[in-house]
Amino acid sequence: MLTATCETKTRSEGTHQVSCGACALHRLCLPLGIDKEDIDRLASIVSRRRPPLRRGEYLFHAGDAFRAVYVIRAGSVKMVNGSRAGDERVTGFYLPGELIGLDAIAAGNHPCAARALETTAVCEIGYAELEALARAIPGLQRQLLRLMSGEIRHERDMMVLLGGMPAGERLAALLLNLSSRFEQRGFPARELRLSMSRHDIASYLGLAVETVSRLFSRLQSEGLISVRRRQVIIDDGDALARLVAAPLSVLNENSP
Amino acid sequence: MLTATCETKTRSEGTHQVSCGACALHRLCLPLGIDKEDIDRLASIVSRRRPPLRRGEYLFHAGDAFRAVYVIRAGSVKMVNGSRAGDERVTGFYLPGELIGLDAIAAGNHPCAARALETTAVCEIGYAELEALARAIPGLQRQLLRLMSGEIRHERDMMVLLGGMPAGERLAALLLNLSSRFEQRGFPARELRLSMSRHDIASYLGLAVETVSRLFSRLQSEGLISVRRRQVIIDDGDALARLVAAPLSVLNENSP
DNA sequence: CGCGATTACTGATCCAGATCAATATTTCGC
DNA sequence: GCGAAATATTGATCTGGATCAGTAATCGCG
Repeated sequence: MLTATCETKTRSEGTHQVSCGACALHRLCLPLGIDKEDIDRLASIVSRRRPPLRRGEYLFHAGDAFRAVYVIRAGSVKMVNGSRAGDERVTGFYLPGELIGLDAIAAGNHPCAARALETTAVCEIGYAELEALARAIPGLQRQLLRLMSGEIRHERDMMVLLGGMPAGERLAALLLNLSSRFEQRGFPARELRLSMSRHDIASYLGLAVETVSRLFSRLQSEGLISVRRRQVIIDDGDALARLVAAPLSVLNENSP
Repeated sequence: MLTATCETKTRSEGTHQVSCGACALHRLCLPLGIDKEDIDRLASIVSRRRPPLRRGEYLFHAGDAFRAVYVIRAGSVKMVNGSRAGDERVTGFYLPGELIGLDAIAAGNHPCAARALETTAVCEIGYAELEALARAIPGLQRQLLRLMSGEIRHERDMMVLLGGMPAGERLAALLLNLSSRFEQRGFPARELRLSMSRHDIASYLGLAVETVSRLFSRLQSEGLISVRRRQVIIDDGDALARLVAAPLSVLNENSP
């Protein structure tokens, strides 16, 4: 599942470096908005991590010193917050082309662990080198800032979702979000093969596993989706979207 | 309340520009880690917005085109998500020295409005100029990335708080967070003068106003804090902190 | 300084979703 | 291919916090 698409054949001169320009994901990733020759400079600081992670393996642990950021090349990972087990909380799911580790810049260590949801390959980019190169390549700096800004915006949307929306809308929002991200990556938008368990989804949405199960059943019985285990087909995306655009009743301005 | 601290006397050559180097907030703000002469270059792209905002006024509205970022110089603002009234949700409170607007880079417009909680002065920094200068001044680029990374980390912590922690811990976490930020700014750590209403707090924490009121009362009756309207005194910070460090009972690993 | 409008507190009820419990279904190790 | 563990679904209760309702303190403005 989610086995992508970015196994480029082109390699630059025999090292384990890849040409980012030839990568199928370059439109989603750091190279966006950078011209040919500069992409090669970027590629020179990117290294494929040799063995792909297997399901359940950690890319890094919470608390690990921050050295590099990673781009998912194939597969998917979850970010897990909560130093000691038990209070483990999933804070995000990441798909091919997405950059992780940026939240570690400020403190110098990773606040969350990254754990593979399936067989997953990543590109590793030393942060010191990336920062230096961003200074030299304006387009890279811009794209880096854009990606971080997008991450802030996304986290904020999640805050609003978790802080105020009922359970059904949370799940609908997740499904729509995954759907559009799948589509960007060339996967069918309405046929999702989820790589995460109900448990992960529940943790991410701040719900109990049972509630998530019930919601899948309810959305199915209402004809919005068809569910078979981790295979989800979106039958009525508009209805899902209407669910999310929560029509709150009264409009009461609260002064300053 | 919160009338800060950064009314510098030094002005550079008669314009409305300020010397960031002389600003009391420079240790919290963009100039951190930049040397003297470069700080002047930064100051040259910073403009004080002439009239301070009065309580309730907007610095920018949701949807406004993104042109500049802002640093709170004195006072405080709330970020408000939710295009049309009624579903208004507070997503953050910002104090002197804090930078807002970075969430607008990706989309090119502001996802949230910024509204003054009291009389508030800001510095305005054109983003195009900031981006260009960040390329020229490595320390500025680094600090900008650090600030954004910190914002991501903070939003993520809020996600975890809103997604899983009970009401009491949410309020405790907010009080402790405000306390430490007040302290960084030279205000007493255990005597908070809140500039936001109960309504704002409730919205931010994803709770009902009544619940917030009750929690203030409860925490007071338990001897952790003393409350008189918006004046909060932290009597037992350790106990508050113990509340937040939610001791979840069982530790059940969930595989991948 | 007095009266209406916010803003804050408190009590009574109700409900969405957690928790407890039991049963399928799938996956994986051997 | 079989049995055990992990994962998913469904049902029955229980509860934290929302909602409804009413009062009190404070603010703002004539």
